[in-house]
Amino acid sequence: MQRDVSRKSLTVGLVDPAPWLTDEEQHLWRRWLLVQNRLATVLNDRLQTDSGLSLQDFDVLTRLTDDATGKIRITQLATGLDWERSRLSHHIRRMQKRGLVEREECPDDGRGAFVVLTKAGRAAIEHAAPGHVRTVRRIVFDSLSADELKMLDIINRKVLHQLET
Amino acid sequence: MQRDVSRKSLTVGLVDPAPWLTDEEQHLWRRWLLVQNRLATVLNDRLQTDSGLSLQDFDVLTRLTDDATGKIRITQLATGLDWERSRLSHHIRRMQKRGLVEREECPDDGRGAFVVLTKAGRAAIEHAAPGHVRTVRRIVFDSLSADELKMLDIINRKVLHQLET
DNA sequence: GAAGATTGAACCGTCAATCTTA
DNA sequence: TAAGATTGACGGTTCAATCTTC
Repeated sequence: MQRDVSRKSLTVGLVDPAPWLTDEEQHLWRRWLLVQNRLATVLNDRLQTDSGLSLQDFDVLTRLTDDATGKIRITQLATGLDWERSRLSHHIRRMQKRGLVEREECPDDGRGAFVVLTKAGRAAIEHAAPGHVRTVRRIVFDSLSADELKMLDIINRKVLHQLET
Repeated sequence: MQRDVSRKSLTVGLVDPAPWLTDEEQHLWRRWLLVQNRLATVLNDRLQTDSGLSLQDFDVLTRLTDDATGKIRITQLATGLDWERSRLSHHIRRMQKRGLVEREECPDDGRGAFVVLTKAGRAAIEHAAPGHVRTVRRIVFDSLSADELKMLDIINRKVLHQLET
C-alpha cells in the first residue's frame, strides 16, 4: 500500500513518528465517519418532519414503552441510553415542557425519581414508530445481505470491545 | 426469527403496521448506534486530553494541511467536511479566537473568503496527529482483519448510497 | 461521605434572516 | 436573482457545582 504523501509534512522532523493512515485506510475511515454523521442526520430529519420527534426523543420514549408500567428510574434510563445523567435531566425537562413525559417521586428512595410516559407521549411514539422503522429498514436492513449484517455486528462488537480498553 | 413481543403494544389497532425490528435486528441496530456514539466520544476525549483539540478542530486542520498553501475557500472546506456553511463559519470564528486559523479575503471573488492555517494551527495538528492516528489504528485498524475492513467499507458504501435516495 | 438528581454556564450545531457582491 | 458568507436565536451536550437523601 502507498503511504499518503500529501501528509508527509506532518511527520517531518519527528524521530519515530506514528505511521499515518494509507490512502486506502484514510478513505475507509473518512467514509465511515461520513456514514455515521449522515445516518444520524437523515434519521433525525425524517423523524422530525414526520412526527415532530428528535432521534433522542424517540430513544427515550422507546425505553419507556419497553417497560409495561411506562416509567423508569432516571439513572437506569440514563445507563440504558448510555447518556450522562445531566444530559437526560435536561432532556426530560424539555420533553416535560412538551407534555411527552412527567416526573414522579420515588417512594422507595427519597433521592430517586421516575420518568413517566404520558398519554401524549405514548401517542407520539405510536404515531412515529412505523415510519421510523420503515426508514431504518430501508436504509440498513433492506440494503444489506444477511452475511453483511452478521459481519457488521461482529465488527461492531470488536470495536466496542476495543473502546473499553 | 422472533418478533419482539415487548413492542407489540405499539402496533395494536393499526391495520397494516410496519413490521417492527426483530430482537436480533434491534440488538444489532442499537449496538451500531452505540458504537457510533462511543467512538466519537472516545476519540474526542483522547484528542482533547492529549492536545486540546476537538475532533472537529482536527478535521478542519487536516483539510487545511492537505493543501500545500494551507488555505481553502470556505464553501469548498464546508463541502469537503460535509458541514453546513454556517456551522463552519461559527467554528472558524471560535478557532480564530484561539489562534489556530485566520480569515483572508479572496481577491478573485469579493464575496468569497479563505480560511488560513496559522503557525500555531500547524503546530497544534503536528503535535496532535501522531497520537490521534495511533488511537484510530488501535481501535479500528488493528482490531479488524483485512476481510472485515473490506466488508466494512462495502457496507458503508451501500448505506451511503441508500442515504442518498 | 457517597449516590441520585438537578442546575447554570459555556460550548456546539441548525435554521432562518441578513448582508454583500456577482 | 443567485451565490458566498456571517449572524442571532434556539435547542442540545458537557462539565463542574450544588442539593438532598442514604
